[in-house]
Amino acid sequence: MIRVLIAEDQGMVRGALSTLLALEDDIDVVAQVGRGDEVMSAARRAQPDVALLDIEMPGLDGIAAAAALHDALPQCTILMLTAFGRPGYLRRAMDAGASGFIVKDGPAEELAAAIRRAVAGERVIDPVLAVAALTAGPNPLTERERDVLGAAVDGSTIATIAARLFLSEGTVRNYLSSAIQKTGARNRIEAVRQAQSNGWL
Amino acid sequence: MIRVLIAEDQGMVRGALSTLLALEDDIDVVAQVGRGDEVMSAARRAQPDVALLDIEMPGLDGIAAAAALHDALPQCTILMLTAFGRPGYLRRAMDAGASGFIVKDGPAEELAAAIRRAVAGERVIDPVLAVAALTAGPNPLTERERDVLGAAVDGSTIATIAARLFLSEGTVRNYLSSAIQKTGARNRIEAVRQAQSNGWL
DNA sequence: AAGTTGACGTGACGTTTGTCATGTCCGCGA
DNA sequence: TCGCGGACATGACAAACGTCACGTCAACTT
Repeated sequence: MIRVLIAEDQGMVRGALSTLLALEDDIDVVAQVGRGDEVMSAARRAQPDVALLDIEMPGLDGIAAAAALHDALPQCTILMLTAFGRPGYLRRAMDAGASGFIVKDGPAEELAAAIRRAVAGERVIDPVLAVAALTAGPNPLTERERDVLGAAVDGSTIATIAARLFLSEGTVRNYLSSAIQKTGARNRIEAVRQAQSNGWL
Repeated sequence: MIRVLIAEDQGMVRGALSTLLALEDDIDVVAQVGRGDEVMSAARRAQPDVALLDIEMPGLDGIAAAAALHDALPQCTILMLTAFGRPGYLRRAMDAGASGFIVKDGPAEELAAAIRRAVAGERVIDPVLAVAALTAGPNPLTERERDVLGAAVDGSTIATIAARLFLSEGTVRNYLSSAIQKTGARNRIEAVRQAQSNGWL
């Protein structure tokens, strides 16, 4: 019996996935959570063999939850299941200790199969996503550029960003400018969209 | 037996929802599609009693699909099931002929119940969303303001937008400005985010 | 020891935005 | 027929933005 924990914020999807998995003879859904910051306590209680983690979650994102989980319960296999196959997500998830990365776009039957392959020690990665991650290359943005870009997503003005990050306006302008250059964008808005769709954040 | 059509682009979610519904004794999933523009032909073939439509779909969005469906098969009850409860979506969905509007955040058991209530002739709307739609009020943007804002979502410059819409740059600036005013935003980026999160687009 | 790289900063420059006043044209209800 | 509101336009102006040249400093190579 494979003991599975499901972390997914949309209740209807979470419930549907868990009944789907519960129909499998060799799979037992032992825990369900709807927030990233509930993963750890639930995992400690339920002792799952596999943790199925969504990335977009309130509280704590799935990648951070994966890192914490891998640290505290290394014997627990981690499988990321997410809506968007951002190349950057894949790399960060693997760095966080995930054994697999599958996207919600695929057929439903693939889910149980992926879980079985993951517990068997295999690394299961969507092939389309794998080549995308390789062709896109690593994250070109420095930490500060990510900080500044991340603070610009909500449409804040440079002065606001500078105040929030305790930087001078000139420095913020420079980081924004170099981020725009690196992403090949023509302004901050395009740069933010590029960075988000690649999973650099 | 309630005959149900499911339209949802993420294959894993679609499959999970359909097995979830297939477990109900009185529900029969007679069609599944992953694109908005496949809804019509599938509905004509399967003759469902209820169409469960996601809004975010490739090809044709769920609201447009609902309108077409309501026009061609008026006896088919339409239920919107979507990730984001934008107040504007709700209004447009009801205008398009939907009988219900539920969000994926809710518990999974609610889905079958909503379908039964919808076929019984009831209008089923998430109560939280209903008050949100009422407090938010109707879409304050004029058609042109929506056009211009919609052309600005990808970070295009004013000159680009003007060229795309065959307007002068000054006009585009004016519409953008009034849209910013109406949304209470401080620049176009905030205005776009406001408009999107309200479902005005 | 010299060179490179990245974090951080300044000042200046031209361009793009957002706002405002003002105007024309058209359609529609009183 | 008058007035009103919406679409569309222009010109002007201040603020914000994106770029560039230039600089310091610490860390890490070679």
